[in-house]
Amino acid sequence: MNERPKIKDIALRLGVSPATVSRALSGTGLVAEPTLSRIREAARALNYRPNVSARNLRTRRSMSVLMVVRDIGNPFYLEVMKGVEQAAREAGYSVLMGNSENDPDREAEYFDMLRDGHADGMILMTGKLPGQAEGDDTGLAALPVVVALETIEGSDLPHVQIDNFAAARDAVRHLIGLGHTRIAHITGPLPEVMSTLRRDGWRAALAEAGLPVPPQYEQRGDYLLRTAQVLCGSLCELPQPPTAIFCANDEMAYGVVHELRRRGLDVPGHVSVVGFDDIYLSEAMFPPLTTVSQPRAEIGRAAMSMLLGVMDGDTPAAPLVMPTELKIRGTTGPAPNLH
Amino acid sequence: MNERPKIKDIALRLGVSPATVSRALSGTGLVAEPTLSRIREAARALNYRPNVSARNLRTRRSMSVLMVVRDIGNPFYLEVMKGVEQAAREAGYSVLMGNSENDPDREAEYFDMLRDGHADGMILMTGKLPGQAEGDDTGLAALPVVVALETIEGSDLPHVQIDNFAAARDAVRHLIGLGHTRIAHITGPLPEVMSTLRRDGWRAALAEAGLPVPPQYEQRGDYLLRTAQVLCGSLCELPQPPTAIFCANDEMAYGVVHELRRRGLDVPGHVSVVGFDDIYLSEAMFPPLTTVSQPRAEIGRAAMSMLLGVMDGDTPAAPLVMPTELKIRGTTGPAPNLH
DNA sequence: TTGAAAGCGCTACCAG
DNA sequence: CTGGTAGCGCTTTCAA
Repeated sequence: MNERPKIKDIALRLGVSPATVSRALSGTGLVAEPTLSRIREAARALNYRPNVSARNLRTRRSMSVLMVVRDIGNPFYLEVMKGVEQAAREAGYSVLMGNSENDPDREAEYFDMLRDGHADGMILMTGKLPGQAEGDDTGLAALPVVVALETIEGSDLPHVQIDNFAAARDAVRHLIGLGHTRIAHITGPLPEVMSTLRRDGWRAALAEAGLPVPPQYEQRGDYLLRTAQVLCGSLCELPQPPTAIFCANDEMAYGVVHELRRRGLDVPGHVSVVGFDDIYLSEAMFPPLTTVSQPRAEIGRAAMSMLLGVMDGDTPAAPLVMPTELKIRGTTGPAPNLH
Repeated sequence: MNERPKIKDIALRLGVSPATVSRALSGTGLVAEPTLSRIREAARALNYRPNVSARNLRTRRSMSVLMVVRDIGNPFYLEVMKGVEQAAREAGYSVLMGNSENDPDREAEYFDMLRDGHADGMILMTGKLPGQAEGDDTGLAALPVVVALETIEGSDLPHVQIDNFAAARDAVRHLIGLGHTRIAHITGPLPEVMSTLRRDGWRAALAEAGLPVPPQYEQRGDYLLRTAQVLCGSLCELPQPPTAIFCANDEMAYGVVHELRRRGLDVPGHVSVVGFDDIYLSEAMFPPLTTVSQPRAEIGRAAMSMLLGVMDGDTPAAPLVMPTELKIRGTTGPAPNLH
């Protein structure tokens, strides 16, 4: 009575076999009605809970998935994690948290966890693959892994993401539409794919509008606020400072706005600023940040759905591209008169 | 060669017993040196990885812990999660993510996961306990659970947190020190313990300074930005509007600053604002937010350490109170001359 | 529709 | 120090 009941206990108590109890409780397998209810009732009465380890060992599945991000301290992932967690729960999966910290060894460890049976599948939000240099992709592609948000070069793992190029291009088009002709860009950490795509989108928009792309207008950032502040400073001290700055993420946009203010420049009066990601409270900034919004929760959910498919051995999932939206808020305005 | 090797395979290959292999690989148990290296080498050669489910079943531990938060979308938890994850990793544990969404049923589910052997212990960051009304605490206290950040009334579960009362009081003292005499407070969702403590800290500071505590100066919030904006509006329209507003969290402080600005009031020229939590990018606000900073990552690490102790059956851990720090930044300044 | 029995892969006990 | 061996608790054939 005090010990944890096992399936055998309830079988004994009811005079049926463990097999029947198992079938009744797991819902699978036909069990006659009278027996079924009796078993269910007894299980409830004894407060029976199946032992997951035993079940996992037998079924060779853990019913959990691994979600690996580059930096768990980055609020950017919050909504995505929320989406993943939600979809996982609905499908009966638990979510294991992985934090790669951009460390290849750590990433390799997480792959090992997959092989160990720690998790049945993995959602990767890091830009790299361990041992990728060895062209080991075929081996990896066989694992139930879905890539979200990031792009992994030279890999054809199923993935769900946004069109970073188009989103960046559209953001810059918005600035051009406001009459800006001097539009600078603070990139993410090049040569990462995501940063490159956003940068190329900026370039493309300028090019199609016949605007020059002076090299000094492309400042190489790293997604961090402080760096962006410094780079913004350099931009301001150019002989022809930009009237608009497009940042590869919101955090850098915050830094830029801060720095501009510090220099007594008005946003958007003197300089317009556009971010990317629409992180938590971006709209609560003052002025609210104009930025590219990604459907993060949906991306998380979609990634999890895709992973469920992959784990079911479905045919290789087609890459999914989710729509983005340019949120035009308070940090962008008409280009100032330059003379 | 293509199949996943098991312990038996490597035992056969080397002509030793599975038991020896197990001992050699798990580090425990003495194994003679020549054998040891041979086994290790063979394991590496075969790319052997132990099956976690089997191990878990046998050892009756899952080597993972469950971390349950109220709302995984809230950036407030980020650093704490990071701390937990770090400490867990170092101790060889994985972290399972739980999101209670303030739903008692969900919370109960997570407790069940503990009993199921899904996890060996749990770090709870929700303010409630399932079935607590039934006075079931003795049963729960027996489970390896550590409460972090939150306080659970009528429970003596081990916990690590901050002194919300003192931190709030000190924040308000800071405002009083700046000459403010009309200091309002926007509370969290009362009657939750944390909100109450912060509110009481505010009251205590006013009382000890001999300042009045007009009931209209206590506005009941819910930690949300929008609500705080509205409440700030009410405050502004009082016949005697406050010259300082202490908010129970940063998000509400953002809302307040926003609303004040919208009304053409200067922060901190006309009104000073203090937040609580020091969330991500609070210092990047303009002006940077004066707020109470909690050592969130340390809290996470401490909670995990404490949990490790509890899981080891250590004597009930003493509650741990971590220090807070009032970060005096740009949203607080001398009280304006009221006449 | 139910029961018997064979493991899943590992660890830990008990002998030697 | 090493080997034999008995399970951990569950699911799932295979027969009845």
